[in-house]
Amino acid sequence: MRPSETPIDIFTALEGAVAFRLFADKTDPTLTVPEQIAARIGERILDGRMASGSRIGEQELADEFSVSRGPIREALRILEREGLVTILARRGAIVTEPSADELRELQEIRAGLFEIVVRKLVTRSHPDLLGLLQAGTQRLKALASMPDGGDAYAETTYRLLILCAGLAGNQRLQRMLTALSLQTLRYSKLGLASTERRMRSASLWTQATEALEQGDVERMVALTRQRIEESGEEAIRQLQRPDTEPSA
Amino acid sequence: MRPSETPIDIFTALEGAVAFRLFADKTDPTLTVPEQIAARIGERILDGRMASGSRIGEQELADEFSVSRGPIREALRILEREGLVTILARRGAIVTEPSADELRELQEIRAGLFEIVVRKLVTRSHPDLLGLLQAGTQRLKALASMPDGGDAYAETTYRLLILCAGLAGNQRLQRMLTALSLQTLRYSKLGLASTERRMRSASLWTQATEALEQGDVERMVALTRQRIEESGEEAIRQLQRPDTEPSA
DNA sequence: AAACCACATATTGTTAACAATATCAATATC
DNA sequence: GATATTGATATTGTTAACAATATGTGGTTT
Repeated sequence: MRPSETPIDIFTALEGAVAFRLFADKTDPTLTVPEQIAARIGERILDGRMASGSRIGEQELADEFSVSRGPIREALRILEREGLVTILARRGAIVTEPSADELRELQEIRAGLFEIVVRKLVTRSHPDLLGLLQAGTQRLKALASMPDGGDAYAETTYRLLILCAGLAGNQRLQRMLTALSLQTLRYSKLGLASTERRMRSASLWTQATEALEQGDVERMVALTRQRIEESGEEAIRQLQRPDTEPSA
Repeated sequence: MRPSETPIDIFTALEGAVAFRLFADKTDPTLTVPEQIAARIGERILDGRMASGSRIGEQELADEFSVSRGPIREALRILEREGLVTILARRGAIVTEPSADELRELQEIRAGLFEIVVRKLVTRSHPDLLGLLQAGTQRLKALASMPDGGDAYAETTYRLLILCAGLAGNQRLQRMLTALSLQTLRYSKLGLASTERRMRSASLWTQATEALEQGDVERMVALTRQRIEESGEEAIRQLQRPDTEPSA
């Protein structure tokens, strides 16, 4: 949540469960009560315990977390800002369930924002960048061939993306990409469910890393864009198959 | 606020005072009470009645709007999401006052997002687009030469930008650009305070429109990016002159 | 004089009751 | 049989009091 305040090892940050916010400690005492509650609800949404489109009652959550409805409302507002929850006036909150069109919109923006990141990365050439990308792609390659590695693979690409965004040195850009990627994460897991798609994705990551080593900005931009577009379209295809539900 | 629900004439939308949200009706009964209050507070921030960095007391606003602190807190959360207000945990809300670095971050993102818009506009070629740009640039040219036309000019570029974003057909992108541009509006007024800068800006708008007519995407992208960068840097220069304050 | 501490004050955070609104089932109407 | 209407129920929206926290002032110590 406060990436600049708590220095972390970006390489070890590639591992572990995906939190509501990357690097966020749910029990961090500096977090307010609504923030902690939002983090815990957010993780249920991300790991599928709360299904897309399901209704969220304020009283129910208030009882569970042993607080009154006030802090729950604030937590829901936080989650709304992150895009994980949709609040309808006087009709309560539901777990956000973007349509295929909305997912396309999200991917379009994500691709555009990450292009800014890539161009900045090449210009700034942070000393950790190449090492991070090499460690990341290596890990991705390992996860690509594992059966049922879809979730872990998608989460690693998410982390890798955010960590790269951090090295680009625009905090607001990183926050925006984090929020947008969090919204697409549940769906990109679908798009990366097959070994073939993961191999393809890992190949594009590897090629992009090579392009960076060669200082070929345009190639890296193009490869990155293609990767995001391909996985997005595949996720949407999977989503539109009526028997498949984004459960995890 | 809900651009798709209320069809409006995009050409007449170029005029009028800048609202907290473009096209938002403060008295719209479908808006919740906190939304209406947020709109009214937001306009005070935009027109300078509430100065950057000034503290916002909950009780004071509650008394003024004749509601309790609950709805005020919700309104402040809405404004925080829009970026006009910064909420510090247990320390209240202040009118956001981005640093020069943060303004640069904002401009960088705005330029990147508007590049997506421009590329989509060229691909989609909406029938109203050219007319809108021609009407807009004509109006900008008129405002450029007027003395003290800085505020009106900046507001018109803001409107023109948002209207273009609307024609690009990505609602989320339009919302994001609206929020980001709202945050930079107070400062871009500074950067467009001189007739020279306005003439330069209007010239770049005109050239970009011509590039569109000729179907020269890359040229339009480059001109747009340059315009945003130039006015952003000028705003930051003005901001850093210690005697100047962003009051309007 | 500068730094520190205690205390009074003001402000934000939380709670529980109340009000307004939406939801849903049963009934009536076309 | 499909659509409207009514009323009971559940849920969200709002309020005012209370609790916890921050802020500022005066005095004390070094």
